[in-house]
Amino acid sequence: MKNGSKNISIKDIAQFTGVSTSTVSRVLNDNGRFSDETKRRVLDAVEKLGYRSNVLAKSLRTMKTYSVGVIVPDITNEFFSKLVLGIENYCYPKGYLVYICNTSEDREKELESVANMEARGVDGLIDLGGVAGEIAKSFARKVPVVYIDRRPNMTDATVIESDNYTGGFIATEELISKGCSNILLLRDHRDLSTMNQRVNGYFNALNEYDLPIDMNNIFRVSVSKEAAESCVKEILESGKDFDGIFATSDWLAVGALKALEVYGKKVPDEVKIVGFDNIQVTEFVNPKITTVNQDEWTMGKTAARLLLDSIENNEESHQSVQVPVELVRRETT
Amino acid sequence: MKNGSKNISIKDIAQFTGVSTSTVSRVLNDNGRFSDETKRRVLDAVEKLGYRSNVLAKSLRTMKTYSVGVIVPDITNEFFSKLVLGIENYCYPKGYLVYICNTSEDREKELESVANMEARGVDGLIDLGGVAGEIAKSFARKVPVVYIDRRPNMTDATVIESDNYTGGFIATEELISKGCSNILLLRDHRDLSTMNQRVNGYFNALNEYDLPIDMNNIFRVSVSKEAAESCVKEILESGKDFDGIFATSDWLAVGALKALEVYGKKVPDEVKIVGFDNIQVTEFVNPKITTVNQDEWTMGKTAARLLLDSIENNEESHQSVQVPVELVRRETT
DNA sequence: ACCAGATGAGCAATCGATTGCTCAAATCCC
DNA sequence: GGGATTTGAGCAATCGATTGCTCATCTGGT
Repeated sequence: MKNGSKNISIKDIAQFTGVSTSTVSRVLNDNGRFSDETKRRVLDAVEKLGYRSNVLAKSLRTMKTYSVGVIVPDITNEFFSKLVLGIENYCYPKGYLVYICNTSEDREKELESVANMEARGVDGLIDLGGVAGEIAKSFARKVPVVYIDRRPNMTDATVIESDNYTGGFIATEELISKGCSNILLLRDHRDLSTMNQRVNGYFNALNEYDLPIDMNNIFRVSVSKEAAESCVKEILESGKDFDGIFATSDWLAVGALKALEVYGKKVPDEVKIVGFDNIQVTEFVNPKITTVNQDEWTMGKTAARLLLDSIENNEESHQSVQVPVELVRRETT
Repeated sequence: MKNGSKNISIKDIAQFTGVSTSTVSRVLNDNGRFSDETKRRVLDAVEKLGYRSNVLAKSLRTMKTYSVGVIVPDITNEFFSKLVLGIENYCYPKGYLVYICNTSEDREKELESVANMEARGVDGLIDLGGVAGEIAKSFARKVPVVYIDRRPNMTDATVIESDNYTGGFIATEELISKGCSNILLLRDHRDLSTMNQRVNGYFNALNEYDLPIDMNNIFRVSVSKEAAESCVKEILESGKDFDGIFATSDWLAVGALKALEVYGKKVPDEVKIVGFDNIQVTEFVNPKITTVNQDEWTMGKTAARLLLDSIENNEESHQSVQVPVELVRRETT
């Protein structure tokens, strides 16, 4: 607040209009009794003096800040940035502003950020891909929380996630329908709820189509194309037989594709691949990757909607919403 | 604020300790005089009662919120999300939290967001790629503003931008050094400062290497690979002769590449291309695109540093910082 | 003309923390 | 020992808005 000129407060409006601050406040909030004449004069003064309500003062009094905090592991990850967009797009028109904390998957910072935002009086929190959703446990939290993407290990939480199970199912089904009978699965090495759900879909699809389930077909790697590439290279060198790969994340698919290319395996002729996420590069690699699209924008919007509902109705619903996914057929199947 | 249990305030600490709120406040801020004994007892009480300062109240009194607002056209654009990361990474450790408003290039929302954030008492604002930097003009703004990427049309502003001139120069130089003598330039149709600077670099490189400048070699399109693709197709159909393209944005390069592929022009043998931005897909198209890397993270950090300096020293410096760029050689040159 | 109820508006407390000012007690200096 | 200075701590105003309560005036019904 530079610009020496003191801000205009309701006191100024009151003085200018010749009424009390209470009346000004009541007119401004259309709450309480006042004559049309008074109203007009107050609003005139507001206009004339260029009054803008001091949100801080209002918040202090009402204990409501019209702001929500978003904890995001990595804002530069397009998955998360689309979620953030969805959240912001829902919150802004409703008068809520969005705080961002980027935690870089750092548990310390995650918890600290939550404390920080709570101290600032956010009305609610949205946790994207929280490492373990420990937020609720470690803190005597005072505000509603909605989790996106990763289910915290607790029962009573509001969670928005993709329909990962169906995603895993249709991905596998696509491979099967294109003739694959020996399908490898590449997954994150961590035991994330999302991954587990996708893997379940994979199992059930195999089952449904009378294909054997072989735990040796499941490979856990860290999520990076390099890890996937070297993993698939090893598999190729081992002489293991396979004709399809379900990569539970597109980066894994990209790495797998690279390995296959290096070893001269034709995609999709000899090996077919389905990824997950529908990240941008899937459309630019050659061949373009068939994948399962997640509707992050809708997920973000939904999370925000549930959070604001919970804030405004002051109730804890603890729903669990699954946002539909969609198979995007491209050139690897 | 659900959870009926009233929050602990300094008043509670005061009561518990048997001192006044003033003393508590002074101990907490290590500001003023008090005995070691008092200090110990106050801190004990703070610990025991689990007191957390109410940031709202503090802000109301001190007129400082330790928050900054960021206006971003499109958070899902990797260029912007990296800037945001840089900003957050600098602000967080300094105790500042970051508000995000996504404007979708909508001027209305841009101005409204600024007003909104100012009303919430942000200590400063960072405007990313502001459509025209009208913020300063239209509002009697009260807080310092730093612009990133696009120079507002006013002289006294703090601006962080890439060294676009040098970028344009080295991009063109790369093409020339690889034997091109007839270099097309694809640029955004709008008159953005960034584009103009890159074009100037292009001109000067041509000049430096004694190549003619031909205004007919400059093509203005809207920034999308589709627009670039159809533009380059038209050029190819017209029979125009050229052996190099400097695309002032990678998406334009991607589109150009596509058009050349469709028309059977070999890249880099017959035509060489250099893009700008170093977006992710440049590494995944075939051939991989040579481009000019912008260091968004540094730009974001720098912007945040300048903003916080300006906030804390309560001075307006109005610097203009150019962040170095770097040529990334890949397969299109 | 009188009383009940409706209407318009102000007083003052409150949200939680900060800070200028005051004042008593402790310490110091000569 | 007496005046000057330092030290420790509290009072009360303030930041800007909200809101329960009070009160005077007005309206209407009989």
